[in-house]
Amino acid sequence: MMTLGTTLTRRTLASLELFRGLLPAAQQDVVASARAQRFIRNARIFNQGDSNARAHVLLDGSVRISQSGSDGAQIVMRLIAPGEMFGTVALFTDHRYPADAEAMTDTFEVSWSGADLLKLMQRHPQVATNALKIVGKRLQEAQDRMRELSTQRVEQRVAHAIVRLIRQTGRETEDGIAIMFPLRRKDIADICGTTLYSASRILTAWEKAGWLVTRDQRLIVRKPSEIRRIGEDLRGLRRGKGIA
Amino acid sequence: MMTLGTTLTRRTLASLELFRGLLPAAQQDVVASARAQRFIRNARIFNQGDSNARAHVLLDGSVRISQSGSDGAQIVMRLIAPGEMFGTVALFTDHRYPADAEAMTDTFEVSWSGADLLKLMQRHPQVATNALKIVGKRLQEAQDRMRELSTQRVEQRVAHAIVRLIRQTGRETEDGIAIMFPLRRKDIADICGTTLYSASRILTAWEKAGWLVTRDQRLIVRKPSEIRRIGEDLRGLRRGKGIA
DNA sequence: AGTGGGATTTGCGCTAGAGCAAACCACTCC
DNA sequence: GGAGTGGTTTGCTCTAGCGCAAATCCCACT
Repeated sequence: MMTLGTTLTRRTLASLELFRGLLPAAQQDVVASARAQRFIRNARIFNQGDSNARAHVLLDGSVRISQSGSDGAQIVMRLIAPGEMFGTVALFTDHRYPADAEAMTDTFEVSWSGADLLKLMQRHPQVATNALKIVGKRLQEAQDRMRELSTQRVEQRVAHAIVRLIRQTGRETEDGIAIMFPLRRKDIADICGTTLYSASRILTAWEKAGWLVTRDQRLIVRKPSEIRRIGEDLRGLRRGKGIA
Repeated sequence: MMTLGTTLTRRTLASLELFRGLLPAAQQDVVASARAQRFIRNARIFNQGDSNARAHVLLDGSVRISQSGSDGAQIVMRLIAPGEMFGTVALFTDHRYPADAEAMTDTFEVSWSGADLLKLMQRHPQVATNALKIVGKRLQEAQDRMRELSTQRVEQRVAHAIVRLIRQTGRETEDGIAIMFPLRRKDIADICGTTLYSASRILTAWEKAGWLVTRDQRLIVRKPSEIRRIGEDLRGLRRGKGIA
């Protein structure tokens, strides 16, 4: 536990999606009940099945939310960028986290207990509607991914995943749009429901085509338009090549 | 438009997941801003992309929520049973429905405008937390299905879909648990992200094994335990048959 | 420079399951 | 009865992509 005064000011608070549009008094209220924590790279923030779920907001770093089945098969539900909330779904059901959260880099987060967040929402309805907006958006995204998983082929799914990551954290640099998460091939695979091998094959093909590069575990997209095209098109680079 | 007095009493209202736990005054408030509507079988309640989304609650019948891509590939996001809310996700984003809603049988529903629901939530925070609970549960379910889609094979997914439908609307009868939605093979296929052909093959195999029957488009499960086993097991009836 | 461990690439064989075509079945409407 | 319609079953072919194994690369550490 550390003092929040210096790190979570009311000003930074207002920039978090969950607490947007709050009056100063409410902001004070929110800060008062928060708890801050640091995690180093690769540390678990919480585990699938843990009870007493809290509401988390990431202030710095990046977090991977993943589920893994009994057979070891893993799937990445979502990557969390600074400012986003995570782990909140459980608060309204059985208070057990439905997934693992792991720090992909050194991270800094704040969290609220379920009871505190509930009280906050009762006192400040704006927090509740913010939360609804966020969860609703995530549900839509999940549904989009479900549709992709059941109708599209691997290549298109990888393309869509990249487009989505760009939208989430894309940053313009001199040689392309950089995705700020450190991504291993396995991460990509687990995001779009395929294997390490397929993901590797596809990404190296795209690297050879000059559409992107991986530098220091970051993906840098040089030809976003090509990637986007693959996502929409029926056939991609590896096969066909001509629309026929 | 019809009068609600006779159909949507404050009493039935309290049984709807969205309006659980409200005080009488609040209930009055809710009923006042509702609009009721009937739809016949196969009619569209709303279409993907329609704006001015409303919040819907189904009172009677069953509704299929589905998305279809430009290529015609369709996927069923969810089937709605009486008492459940639907179409609400859009209310907190761009007010456009992200999916189609179609009446699978003759239906009767009530709905609220986005603005009205927002006002209700401001006045009665309970409505907002109810909504969060519901959307949260749906998100969890969507995530489960995503994991299934990316890690499990078709047979297991079909089994899980049936288990889920039983949980949602299963009704004990003398010769098994009946699922109350009228389900064509295509529906099953679109629910678990496979083709009509595969779904048909699997279901007839199970029928031949005596695990279930289809009568009048309703699925009646006679051996739920077997179905559940398939969902967990690695190999099913059609292949192997021995655990080896 | 040497060594060990994680990540990545790539060749290859194999199968789950998509997808087409054709038959079949149950109903309804002339 | 016959034709039409919508759903279902089933045989057959073909391929996307899984999954193993082996090679390679890239570090960090000694």
